[in-house]
Amino acid sequence: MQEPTLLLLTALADEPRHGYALAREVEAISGGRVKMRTGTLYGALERLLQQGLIEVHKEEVVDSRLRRTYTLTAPGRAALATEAERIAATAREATRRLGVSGKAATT
Amino acid sequence: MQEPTLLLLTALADEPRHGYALAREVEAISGGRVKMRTGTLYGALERLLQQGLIEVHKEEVVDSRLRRTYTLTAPGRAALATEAERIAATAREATRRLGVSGKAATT
DNA sequence: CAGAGTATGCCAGTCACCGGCATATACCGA
DNA sequence: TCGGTATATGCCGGTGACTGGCATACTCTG
Repeated sequence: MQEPTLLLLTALADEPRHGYALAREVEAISGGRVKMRTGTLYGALERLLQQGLIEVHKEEVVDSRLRRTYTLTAPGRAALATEAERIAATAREATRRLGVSGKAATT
Repeated sequence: MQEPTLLLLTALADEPRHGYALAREVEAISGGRVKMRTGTLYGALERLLQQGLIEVHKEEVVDSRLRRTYTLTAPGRAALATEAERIAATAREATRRLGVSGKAATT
């Protein structure tokens, strides 16, 4: 699972959101670094739906346009928790090694 | 930057290593989850060399076979530090949201 | 002598992501 | 009223990292 997908799940973690709102939320979470293209966004949503990590929360018509709201499933929450733990561990190990490797640090 | 590449840099963070040793180290760091294929490994090393994130530490002949040892460059260390910080932040946010979303948690 | 371990490297294929485009409505300023 | 921006969903071609498999070659063990 890559960063955009992870951010997408994260953006869904606190409350259900629809596609466009997710794109803005992902940008906000990442501090403006990750601007999800719609291709990535809807492609990823399709994939996550098929994987059962998210599901359609509700479909409503706003201003005569469809708005499809997504939410995390239980497996989705679990997957996100696992991923978060994993990358946190990786980050810790990287930081630790960077610190340890300062061979001449003592001098 | 994806996980395999990040793990590769992490495996180089404490001391110079050659290709095969890196593959084993990555597997160790990831707790056996990530088994780097040689295609990924040498492809990534090539890429990282071109990006200037790693460099050839030394080339020695052991048992009449070439052993090329790689090490992180200063930009490589910086990039790893930045990446580690970034994914740590992402992990924190995901964990926080998963916790917050327990709507009935307060009771 | 066969097989496993060490070690480097190439190649075809897959799949997530990128960048752009199309479509459609609402709202705001010129 | 016309154009631009924001909202909102969705498709399509291309890129590039990663996968899985293969080739090569030497050493050590059974």
